[in-house]
Amino acid sequence: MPELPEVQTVVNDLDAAGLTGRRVLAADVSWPRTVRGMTPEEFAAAIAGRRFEALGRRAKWITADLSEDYTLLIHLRMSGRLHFTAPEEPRSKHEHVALTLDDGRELRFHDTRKFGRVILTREPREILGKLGVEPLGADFDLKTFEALLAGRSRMIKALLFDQEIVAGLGNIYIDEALWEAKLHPSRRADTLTSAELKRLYKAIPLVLRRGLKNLGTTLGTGKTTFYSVAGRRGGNKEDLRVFRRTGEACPRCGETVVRLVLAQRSTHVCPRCQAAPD
DNA sequence: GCCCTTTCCTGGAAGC
DNA sequence: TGCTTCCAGGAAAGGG
Repeated sequence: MPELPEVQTVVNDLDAAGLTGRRVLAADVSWPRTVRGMTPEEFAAAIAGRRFEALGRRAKWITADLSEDYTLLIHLRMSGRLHFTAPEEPRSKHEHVALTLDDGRELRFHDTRKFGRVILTREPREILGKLGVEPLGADFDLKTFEALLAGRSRMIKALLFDQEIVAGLGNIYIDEALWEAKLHPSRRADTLTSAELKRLYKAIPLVLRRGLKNLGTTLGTGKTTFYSVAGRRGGNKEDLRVFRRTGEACPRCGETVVRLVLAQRSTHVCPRCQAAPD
């Protein structure tokens, strides 16, 4: 499941592969819902001739500034992947968008579960403008973080999922950050003490930077796990403390890690380090 | 306004 | 072993 570290890894890899500066000659869309907001024909007509000018990331969106004020926004959601191929390479049934580039390669969007989105727009702020603070950005300070959570009665795990509050977190890094901060995920945000908020504020960038350094988290070997460009696996799985470690010993205290379901998501906690609320 | 549920999809695990 | 059922997951839409 690509979250902030995985998406940033893909952006870095696309850049290293020389996507910036390339021009799109043609596009083919085989699953229309992927290019939300346009028909496949409109998408192909609008992107043809556009040049990739800059690559970036906002929350879990890959952002590509194109020529003539277009922006290409790519969200990998659960299972999206990007890779370069030769045009004659047969198209897999999960490759829903193919961009023919002016250097003889194709950039293909592969998405087993079809939740991903490839959006071409001249108004990226309609999508990116409502996103919350970047947890690795300069704007993420303790006062901002406290203000974002102040007066919220929802459980902290559900709030951290909300992309309009802190942008880029998902199930893996939320569980890891809450473990680092020794907070139970079902704690209501407005019950956190200032010391607890400070621990969480420090834990979020810590686990994201660790994930980024390891080039993301790849779980298992299936068609739905994370792979970066050129099929490279991320190495962060070995560095996870509790996520998908049900039944194993907590690396801090030795208690057995348990799995529960909160906010409709599997959740992993150390019952000793992360005391449940009453 | 806030919060919870449902929907979108398919592969793969679990159950029989 | 082989078939069927169910679950995972992010975000947006819908409902209370």
